[in-house]
Amino acid sequence: MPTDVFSALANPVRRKLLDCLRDGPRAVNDLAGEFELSRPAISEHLQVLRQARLVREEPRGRQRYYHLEPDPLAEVHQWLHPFEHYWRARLRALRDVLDEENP
Amino acid sequence: MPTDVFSALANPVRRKLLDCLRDGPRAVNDLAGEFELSRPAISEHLQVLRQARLVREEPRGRQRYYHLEPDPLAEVHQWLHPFEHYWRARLRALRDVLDEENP
DNA sequence: TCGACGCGTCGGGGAATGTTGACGCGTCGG
DNA sequence: CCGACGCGTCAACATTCCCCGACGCGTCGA
Repeated sequence: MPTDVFSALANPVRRKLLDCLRDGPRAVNDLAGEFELSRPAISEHLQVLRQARLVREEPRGRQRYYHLEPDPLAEVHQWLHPFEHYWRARLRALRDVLDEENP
Repeated sequence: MPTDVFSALANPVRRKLLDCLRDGPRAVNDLAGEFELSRPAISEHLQVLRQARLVREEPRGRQRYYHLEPDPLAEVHQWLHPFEHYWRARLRALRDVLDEENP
């Protein structure tokens, strides 16, 4: 039942939802206002994020505030780490070439 | 036509393919041996990775060697960065609690 | 030259995903 | 107490994804 983090991040709407939640918890209708999508669509995207434990819900009266819960992102970072050295070397090489052409 | 990096990473087979290519280029049949999947399936996963510019192909006789091309992973790292500080703070807090209980 | 090999791609079937309108439930304000 | 509001969930449909067997093309070895 718990969705894996990588699949949760595969959708641009869900990534933007996480971005929106970085500045603090927000309610569903509020979040839906940021997209050209129906509220049910947003609600179901939030459910996917909840299954991936990337957000937590806090009922507040008749609205439901969603909080960012970024811990599972560490798994992505961990998977990414062995590759990091590799692409950094390539970017450094590119920078060196640019430096050489524009001293 | 170019697939975005996040979607390419959403599939565990494709992530494992990238892991396999970390130690150097490999041919398709060789890679397929690591999975319980038909060769066409692997071939199509490699096509997705190619569209995301995460691998490059080098024909060598009748085989085709695939090379890791990790640059686009920087985009993932970049997206992840604003969240990093957040989850690090939480992990630090967890460590502090553990330190306190086991001095 | 000819069969075997390595590979990409196509067609098809089954599963999963994305989106919406409709409905129902709990909550707030009057 | 009752209508309006915020929300989750369901049925339904379209789209996309995942996988395989089959086919075709280029390449190598005999």
